[in-house]
Amino acid sequence: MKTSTARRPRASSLEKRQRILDAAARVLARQGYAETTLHDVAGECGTYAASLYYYFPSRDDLVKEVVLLAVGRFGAAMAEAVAALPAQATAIDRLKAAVRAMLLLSITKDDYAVAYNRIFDQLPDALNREVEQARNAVPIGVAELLTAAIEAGEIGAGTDAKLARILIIGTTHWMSKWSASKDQRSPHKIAEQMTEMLMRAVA
Amino acid sequence: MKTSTARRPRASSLEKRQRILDAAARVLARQGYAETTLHDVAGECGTYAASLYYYFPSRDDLVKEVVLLAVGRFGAAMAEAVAALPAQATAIDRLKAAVRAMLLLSITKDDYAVAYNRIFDQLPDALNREVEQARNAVPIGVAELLTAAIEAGEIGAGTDAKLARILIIGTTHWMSKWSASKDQRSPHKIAEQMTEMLMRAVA
DNA sequence: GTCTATAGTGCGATAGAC
DNA sequence: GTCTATCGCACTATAGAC
Repeated sequence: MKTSTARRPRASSLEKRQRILDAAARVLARQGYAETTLHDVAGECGTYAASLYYYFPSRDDLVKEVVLLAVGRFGAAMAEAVAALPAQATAIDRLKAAVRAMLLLSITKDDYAVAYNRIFDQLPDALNREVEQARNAVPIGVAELLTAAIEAGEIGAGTDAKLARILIIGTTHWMSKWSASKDQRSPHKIAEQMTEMLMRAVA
Repeated sequence: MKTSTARRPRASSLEKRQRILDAAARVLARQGYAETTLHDVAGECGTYAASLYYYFPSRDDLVKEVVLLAVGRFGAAMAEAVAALPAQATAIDRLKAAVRAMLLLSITKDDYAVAYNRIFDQLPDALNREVEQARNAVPIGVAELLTAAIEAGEIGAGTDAKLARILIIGTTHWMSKWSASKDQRSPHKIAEQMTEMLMRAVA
């Protein structure tokens, strides 16, 4: 097998595939799952609905990939934020960093994050099960960080981990529905302030 | 005009209309907006899709009424909770009572509340605008209670009303996605605990 | 790889008998 | 008021020319 054809492994094809995914994330974030047609997505990236089938076997496969990428982004953002902490960081420091990172994704209105927050509970069951798996595979999650902080005694045992998680995740999801563009504060400042409130709630 | 025909003003017809609404709320809560067909709703209350058109002019009119009823329930629950307070209640007491009432609706998995929380951001624009109006017409809202508490100096001026509202509403919405049935605590106990956390966050 | 045409399908909505 | 039959439409998906 000659390598010359593989030297630049269909780079433009992969690029176009990525452009389709980006367009889909944008349209899904804007219109939701039900109201998003392949025609809309195609229009968003200057091609035709039928052409999408060259890159994705079905509409739901395209949607699935957008959602999985979103889960990956959330996971990566949290993992990076936690990894960037000094070694002596406390369990609460770690939780806080992860929460701030999650919030920031939603506040900056990352298309994948907003799309995920909007459509994740509208997906057909089959698709949802796959997403669930991906979410469980995330390297580090709010649930673990919370229980770690509780076990370390840094959070009062009176705080219920399940409820605290609902508080944090619910706020993150809701955040992406709110238009931060009307606010004069920077996304970082908003994320910081909200993180402070959340930590006060669970402390 | 004779009153005999109006004595019992098509009671059974109104009852059936209500049964349809209840069925729609149940199916919408379970399946979301996109996945809910008139066939499903009809099946849920033992009739036929076409028969629904005798009671509602269109699918979206049926959905709209479910959503408006949900908004009304949230509003009424909050208003009642606040009205039940003694006259000397503080602004924070009032906020707390309203929040607890909202949470309780979501935790008990009231079909209308769950349906609303699940579908409100999937609705066609036209429908959403009507819902927005209804939400603004609610007698008492979290936003007002929050600003009242801040103006009364009962909540530190450092707390941002907008962010606090996102925290509270987001948590309420998310709560209804969580299955409280797996929890041994009573809904009241859960609502109380979550309210405490929320108040700690904004305090 | 792209684009046109069209097959296939599911659902909202209506007609009309009863 | 109910139920059957069906229309019309929008959208997913495929066929096939280029």
